[in-house]
Amino acid sequence: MAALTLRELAARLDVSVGTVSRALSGDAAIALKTRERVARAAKEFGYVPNQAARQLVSGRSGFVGFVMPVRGPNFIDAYLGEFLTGLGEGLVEHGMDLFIATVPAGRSELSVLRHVVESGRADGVVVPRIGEVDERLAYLMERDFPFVAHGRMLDASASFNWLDADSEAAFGETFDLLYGLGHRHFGLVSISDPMTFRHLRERGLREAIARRGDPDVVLDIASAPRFDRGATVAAVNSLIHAERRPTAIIGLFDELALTILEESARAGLSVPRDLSVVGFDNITAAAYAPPGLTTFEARTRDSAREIAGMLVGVIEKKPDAPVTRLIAPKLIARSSHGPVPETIRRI
Amino acid sequence: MAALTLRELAARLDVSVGTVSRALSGDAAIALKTRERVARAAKEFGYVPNQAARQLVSGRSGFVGFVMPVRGPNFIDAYLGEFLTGLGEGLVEHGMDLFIATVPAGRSELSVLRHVVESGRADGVVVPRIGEVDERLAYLMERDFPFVAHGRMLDASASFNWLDADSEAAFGETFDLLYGLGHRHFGLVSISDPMTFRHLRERGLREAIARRGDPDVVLDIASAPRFDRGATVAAVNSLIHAERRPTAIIGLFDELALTILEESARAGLSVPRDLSVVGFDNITAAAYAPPGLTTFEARTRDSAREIAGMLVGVIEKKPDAPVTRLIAPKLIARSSHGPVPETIRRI
DNA sequence: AGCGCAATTTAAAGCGTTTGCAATTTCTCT
DNA sequence: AGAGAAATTGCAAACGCTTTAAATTGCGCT
Repeated sequence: MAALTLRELAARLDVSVGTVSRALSGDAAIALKTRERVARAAKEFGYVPNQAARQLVSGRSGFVGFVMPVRGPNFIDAYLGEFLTGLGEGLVEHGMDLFIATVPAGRSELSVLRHVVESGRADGVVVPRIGEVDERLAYLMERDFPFVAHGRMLDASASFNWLDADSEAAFGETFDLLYGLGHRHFGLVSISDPMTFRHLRERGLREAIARRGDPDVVLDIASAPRFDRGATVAAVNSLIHAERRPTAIIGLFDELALTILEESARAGLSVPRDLSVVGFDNITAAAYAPPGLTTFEARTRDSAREIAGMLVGVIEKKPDAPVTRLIAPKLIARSSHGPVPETIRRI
Repeated sequence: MAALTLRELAARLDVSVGTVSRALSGDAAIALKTRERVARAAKEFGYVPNQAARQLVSGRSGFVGFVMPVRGPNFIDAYLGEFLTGLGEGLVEHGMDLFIATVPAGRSELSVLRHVVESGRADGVVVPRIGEVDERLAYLMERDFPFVAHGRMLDASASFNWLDADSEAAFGETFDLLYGLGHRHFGLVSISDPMTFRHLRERGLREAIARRGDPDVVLDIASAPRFDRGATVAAVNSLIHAERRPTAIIGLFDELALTILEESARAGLSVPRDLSVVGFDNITAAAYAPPGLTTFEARTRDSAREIAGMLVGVIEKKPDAPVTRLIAPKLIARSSHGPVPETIRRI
């Protein structure tokens, strides 16, 4: 811990502490010659300012906070790695670092968030996965603490900074794509949790259907609690084994779509000959699961990088109008979708 | 930012700052009655200590540092999400948080690590993915800064704290499994980078072969730079299209094994009928890639949680003997391995 | 009532920076 | 050369907390 302090560095240079501090911050009040001399010495002796001290006086920590929920023991969160990578990437461009607080078992995410904010260890926070109404956002807004949300609340009038994938548009695009291939009977495997993206995606689908104005179009929705594998499988099978099976089933996100693929295979259905399947997110497994899942790239990593930039802006400038951004997902057309089956078409 | 300070809280209670500080830390020198009164007030007014100030005097930050390398734009790091989840999980049990510093383009991982350490923002660091000789570890050891490595260096005599998967044993197990199924001609798709795990896994395989003492056993190795997709595909194909093709090809890790599966399919080979394939890591896609990749679960998340505990121990007790731990990977037998092909057996 | 000792509490010194203001040095100009 | 201004640099006060050492209080006893 023999970290070099400013005082020591100043002693070696035979100038005052204040001068060194100013010199290092590039203050023009310090003669250029001195600044250079100080900079050289700092580099030579490997001086790194103590952040705690700096933070104490400046009130800024240089950290952006992120509260990480603990998932079930076997749950692998593909989103997390990608999101954090992007976040780190974006933050480092602005000289900031990332601070991750994990939610211990039995404590609420909000209480941890509150601690992060209140302890002064973060200058702003990123809030992922927004619920339809979200107490975390309510708290942050009331506290007037800088944050950017990845996702929106249901109440579109709530005014805060967010970035979100335009999944509404993507689901409309999915419908149009499949409709163009002759599909009229659609299935959707959804979740029963109150997440805004569920709402938006379902709406995107419904509105695209309405826009088309074709009375023959049918949409069956089966939902299950988000992380409940058994219920998800049951929901998928309720569609697959329905008396009249949809010719195209859409997964609200890839994990669901992959389950559709698995259960279809188990039921002896060939995708896309008998059934078209489309997902959303483009997780790694989507490329490997036969026959290759058609899905949308949500660009999580890019989004996170962008969020980092937005947040830094919010922290520094405190704009009064909220900053918001919609990211257009990109269709990744693989082989799980195709024309409506002949047999059906003939009916 | 109207965060309540200790001074203000003390004023309200009409006691001195020192008393409140002691009371909150549960110092027995403070009368129980006072301690309770202070605790109640702290809770009531929502007092949260300023960590920067606390850190400045205590010298401890409550953070464990992690340096995150930036990967290529499309590289999804399955390891990262899992590792960070486990790390966070383990740290929160000890009341510590995680601090992630990203390596900006053009800067070395070491320089960022040095910054993390020197700036006093971390009480210890976790170092993943150890190279055969690793300058990061050299620096930390010289600096005598608390750390735990996930992985080992080649030089087994280097003495530091580490946790690693016993992939050497796992690769021996793979050999025994396949040998038992009649395979004699093995292929290994490896990397050309100087990572210790490469060395260990190759050695595990070689030693298992030697242990068996069967002169008929042949091992062909094809290597490519780690993140070079094109070279990897070429390496895989050099084995698949060899004059005498191995009957079992092992991937140094799952991404490589999945490439073996893909290229085999492209070459019209049926796995496991014509070729057995085994990987290592059990990434998500391994379960989805047909016919289901046989692999080993490296238990990254558990490992990370354990590492967190080890590191906290090191930070608090500064043991003089290094703490080390080997985690036994667990075979996940799926459908990509099977008995040696009949045609071959007849030769 | 007064003394000694234990039980509490307080005062004050940092921890390593930043920064407003004062002090000093160096110029510029007459 | 000397005055005044401009350019530099130094001093010292925070920032909010922990902790050592000293001060105060309260109690049991004689």
